[in-house]
Amino acid sequence: MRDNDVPEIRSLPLFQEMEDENFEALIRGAYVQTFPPQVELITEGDPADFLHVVISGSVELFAAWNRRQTTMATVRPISTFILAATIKDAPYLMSARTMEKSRLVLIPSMDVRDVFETDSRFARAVVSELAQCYRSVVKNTKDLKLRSSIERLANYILRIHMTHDRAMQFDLNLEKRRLASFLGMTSENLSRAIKSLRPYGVEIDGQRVTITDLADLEQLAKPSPLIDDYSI
Amino acid sequence: MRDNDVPEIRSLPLFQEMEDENFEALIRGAYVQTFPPQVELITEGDPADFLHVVISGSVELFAAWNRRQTTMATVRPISTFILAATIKDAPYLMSARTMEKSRLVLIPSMDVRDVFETDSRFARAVVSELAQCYRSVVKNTKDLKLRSSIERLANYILRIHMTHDRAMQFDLNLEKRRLASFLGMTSENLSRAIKSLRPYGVEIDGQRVTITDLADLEQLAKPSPLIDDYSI
DNA sequence: CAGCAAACTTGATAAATGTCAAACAGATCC
DNA sequence: GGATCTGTTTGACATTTATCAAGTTTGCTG
Repeated sequence: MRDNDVPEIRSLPLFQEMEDENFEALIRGAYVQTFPPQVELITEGDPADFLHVVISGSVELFAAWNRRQTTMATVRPISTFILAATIKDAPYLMSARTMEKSRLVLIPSMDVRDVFETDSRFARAVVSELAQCYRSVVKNTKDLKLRSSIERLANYILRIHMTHDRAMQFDLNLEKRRLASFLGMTSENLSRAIKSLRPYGVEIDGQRVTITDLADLEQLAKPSPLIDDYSI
Repeated sequence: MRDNDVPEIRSLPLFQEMEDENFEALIRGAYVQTFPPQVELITEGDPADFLHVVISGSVELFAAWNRRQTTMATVRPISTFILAATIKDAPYLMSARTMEKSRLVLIPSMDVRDVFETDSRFARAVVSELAQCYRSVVKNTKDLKLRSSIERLANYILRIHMTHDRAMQFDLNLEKRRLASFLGMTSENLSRAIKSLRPYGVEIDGQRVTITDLADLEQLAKPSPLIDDYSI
C-alpha cells in the first residue's frame, strides 16, 4: 500500500486507537485501488474477504431479491463498510458498487480478524463502530415502518439540511432514482412526493433543494432525534 | 441477585468467555425481577441505565412516532436486549414491554461498560453479539423493502417452520396483531394475507399453523439465506 | 354459565403506492 | 450541432395497503 494513503484512514475512529504495529500490519496487507463508476465491488452472498474503506468517491450498498433491488445505504469518505461480515467471517448481506470514480483501501478480512483478536483497543473501536451501525439501521427501520413516503422524503431533506450546517439551499448528493430506492419508493412516486412538498416549503429543481419555509417543512416532517439524528 | 439465576445467563455467548471475577462483578450489581404482562420496561429516548436479560417469558421491542407504533422485535429467553445503547451510553431507540409474565435480569449499564473496558474477552463477545444484531436488522430491512406483505408472511411462516425442526404444524408464538405490526402491516391486512396463502399450502386456524404443501409455499415465498437465515 | 372485553375477521371504501407508456430534459458522443 | 442515451416527469390506470364499521370469535371473570 502506498504510504500517502495511510494518514487518511489512520484518523478513522476505527483505526485511531489501535497499536501502531497492528495498524502497520493491516496496512502492509492492504490494497489501494481506484475503480471506475458503476463497478460492482462486492456481491451479496460472497465470503467477506476484505474490509473496504472508501477514500474518495462514493459507494452504493444495495440488496436484491427475486428480481427486485433496493438501495440500502451510500458510503462516503472516509468510512468503512461491511465490518460486521468481516468480523463474523460471514457472507456479505449487501452488494456494493461505485457510484462514481472511487478510491478504496481493501484490507484482507483475515488480517482484520487477527488484529481484532490481539489488539483489545481495536476490538473496542470495532464495538463502537458496530453499535453505531446497528443503531443507524434501527433508525432506518423506524423511518420505513412509521412514516409515509412523503414523510420520509421530508425528513430526509431535513437531515441533509442539518448536515449542511442548516443551509437553506443545497444539492442532493444522490441521483433521484437512488434516493427513491433508498427511501423505499419508486422514482415516479418520488417525483410526485417532491411536488406535493412544494406547499410545505420545499422547492427541488434538478439536484438543487431550496427550503423556502423551514417551519412548515418541520411541521410536516416532525423529525425525531431517535430516528433522524445519526450522531446519537 | 439470587444465585440460582446465575447459571442460566452465564451460558449466554455474551457472558460465556469472560473472566469469572468480572462476571461476578456484573452479577453483584444486577437485579432480578419478575414483571407482570404488559409492563413497559423501558421507554425509547430514556438513558440506557440497564442491560436487560430475559430469563423467562417474552418481551416486545417497539417504537413509536407521531401516534403510530410498530413492533420491532420480540425477545425470548435467554437473550439480552439494548446492548448497543448500553455500550454507547446512548438513549434507547426502542421501548420494551413484557408480553406475558416475565423474569428479567437488569445489569447496570455502567457495570457493563466498566467490564467492557477491562475484560477484552467480554469486549470480543460484545462484538460478536452486536455484529449478529446488526445483520439481523439488515435482513429485516431487506425483507421489508424487497417483499410484499404476503411474501413477508410466507417467509415468516417458513422461518418458524425451520426453527421448529421443519415441523409441518406449529403454533404462532405471537398474537396476530403483533405479528402484523412486526411484518409491517395492519391486522386486517394480515387476516387477508393469511386467507390468500391458503391456496399456497398454508392453513392457519387461531394460533395453529399447518403447512399442507411445503413446495407450493416455498415457491411463493422464495426464501433466501441472506434474508431468512438468522444463523449466518 | 352469563356477560364482558379483547382480539380477530369481514366487507365496503379510501388512500397510498406501483406500473406502464409516453413525453421531456440534460448529458454525452461522434 | 444533431443523435443518442439515460434519467426524470407526467398521466392514466392497476394494485396494494389502510381505514372504518360491523360482526364474530375467543377467552376471561364474576
